[in-house]
Amino acid sequence: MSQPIEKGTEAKNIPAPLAPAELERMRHSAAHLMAAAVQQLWPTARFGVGPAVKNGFYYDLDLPVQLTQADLGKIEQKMRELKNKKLPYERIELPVDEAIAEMERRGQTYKVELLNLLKEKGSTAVAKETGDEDVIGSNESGGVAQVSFYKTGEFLDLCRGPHVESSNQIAVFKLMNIAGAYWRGNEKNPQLQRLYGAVFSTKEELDHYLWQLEEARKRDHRKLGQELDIFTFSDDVGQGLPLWMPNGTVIREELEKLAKEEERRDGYVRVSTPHITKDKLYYRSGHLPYYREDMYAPIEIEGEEYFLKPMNCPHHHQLYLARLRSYRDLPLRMAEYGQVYRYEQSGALSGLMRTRGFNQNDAHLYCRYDQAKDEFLKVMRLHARYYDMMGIKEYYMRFSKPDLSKLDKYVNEPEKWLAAMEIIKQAMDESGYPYVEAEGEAAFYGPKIDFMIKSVIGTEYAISTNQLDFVASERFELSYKGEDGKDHPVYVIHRAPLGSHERFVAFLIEHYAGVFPTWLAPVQAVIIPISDRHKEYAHQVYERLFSSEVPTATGGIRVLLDEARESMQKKIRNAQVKKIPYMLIVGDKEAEDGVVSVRLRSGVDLKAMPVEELIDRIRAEVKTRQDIVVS
RNA sequence: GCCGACGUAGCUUAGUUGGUAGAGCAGCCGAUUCGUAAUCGGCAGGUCAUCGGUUCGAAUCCGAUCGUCGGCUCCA
Repeated sequence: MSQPIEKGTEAKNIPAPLAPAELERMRHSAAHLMAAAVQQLWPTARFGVGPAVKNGFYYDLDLPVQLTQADLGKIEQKMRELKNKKLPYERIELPVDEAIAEMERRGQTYKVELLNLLKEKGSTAVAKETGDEDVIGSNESGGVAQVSFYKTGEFLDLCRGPHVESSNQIAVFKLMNIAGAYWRGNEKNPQLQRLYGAVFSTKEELDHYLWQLEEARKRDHRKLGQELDIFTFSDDVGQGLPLWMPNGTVIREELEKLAKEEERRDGYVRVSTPHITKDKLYYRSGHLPYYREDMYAPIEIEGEEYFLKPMNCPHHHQLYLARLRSYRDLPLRMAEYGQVYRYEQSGALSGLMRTRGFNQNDAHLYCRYDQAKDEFLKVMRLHARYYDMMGIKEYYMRFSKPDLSKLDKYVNEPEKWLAAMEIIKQAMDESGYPYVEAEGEAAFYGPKIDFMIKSVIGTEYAISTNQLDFVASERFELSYKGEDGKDHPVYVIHRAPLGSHERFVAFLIEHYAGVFPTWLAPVQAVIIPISDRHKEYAHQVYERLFSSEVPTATGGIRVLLDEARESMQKKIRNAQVKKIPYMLIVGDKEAEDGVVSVRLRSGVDLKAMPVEELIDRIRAEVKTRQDIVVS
């Protein structure tokens, strides 16, 4: 049975879960070491917070200068100097008022602010704030009287600790990058310079981490997406609005075919809805007041306002309402790969990972209350089927709960929240999949789970979201006639296991490093005639492959014939660069024997093979969506 | 949206302290007809993101706009 493994965490800043406590202590101490170095270089520096994070630490700084890459080297050098002095990390406890006076004397206004919070509230935590490690433990609701500091050389920092004893215990570090960050995570506050550093206990680990970063760069879907002609953007079309090239469109179609097959098996029906809708619908759904700023401005037609749809749910609800529903109709599962538009902040956009227009693997399940747990569980199992198929070995669920003290942000119905959360919890426990819990992350209308998945190089992504919605049934009067002849409300489950095409394809590109399994490969086979005299035979081979019965989304094997006047070696190279699964060499020997010589992109030579055998092989890979592994 | 960096042919990029652009790959043409990751030669392609300013002169300096990237914030 699974247990929550972490609470209230944000994916990006999770302290490395497997790191021993000493490593985290070392990272935190490295943050102080860096701050000490910065203080020596810029004595007027003011300090924000500087916690340990995954792979290292950061420190938020208010400096008189804008740091450049060159400054990182300078700071790093100073850090080494200080490290080698074997500075002790000295713990000092002070009454809070004395602490405030001391920090005021040093001009550390941010620390003073934190101390005042500690004095008044006993905590510096702000809602959803992460990485604030300078909190002194206090379970009382009131303020704290005593706070602790750590002194490293001349640098004195408000800090709970713990720390290493001496600076030379900080093993290997490297300053990574500079970024902007708002003080206390609030965009109304001043922006500080955040310096990230990596810290590991051995050089090998640091090197491995740097290698991982390098590998991630190589796999970046924006780079591969361009090299493999999967998608593009156009300034003239607009920010965040991807254009899918033919290769990318193939991948979308294969994913959509997969979704249709799996959803059919799970009893879904398919629907289609329009891209624009009157404002009225979104007032009714309750989205407009919450999300108006995140929607494209309305189009006015004949005195009415039409919005580009930011989600499909209200439309599906209209379909639900189009006729009277009986308990016999439930669960009703409506699926649609729905195109939606959201006006995301420009700075949030990132390749296909974050776009303003995207196509969701959406569905809404309408069910009786007593069916909700099983339906939710079934959705979880569907996720797992997809992940197994794609070789995604590591995944867990993030259970997003509301912050019930903030009912302006969430629908104010505490009992319903609790009931819905209980259903999800039961389903999670029954599923056996691991999960974490996150407070204050729920949708405004209900709790949700996100599946967090890890690509083969360990990059973590939140791809899909599943929500249990108890609000829609009231807002839209979604009900059914029960056996008792009375109307009953339904639960609505929102789910999108494959997320959006945009984000999922971005994930797959990085996960596979562009080496797509045969069923997803935009081009599955290329025929390479050795010289002009083999073209006729090559055409025969092409015809047989092209017209073979293979159940791809595009209606047959995706095969090309490379007739360019290039050397065979060059054509092989071109196919390798494009990561095409099968290279079929045809020359004199093949033409004579009526076979093809098969080279895999792995470099493996399968030698000569009858064309029919090759077709059977590709058919098997497409049908099972698993590549046949050759060692 | 905010802070910072960046923006040279389809792609990757060179271009000293300002003196109106060079290359590789891709493309096209020609020769080569090749046995498992690049045959050779030629041609063409850039209003240096856009607009404005400073200057005798701007890819180089300044400003605005658009876009990209690293973060922050956000993510129904």
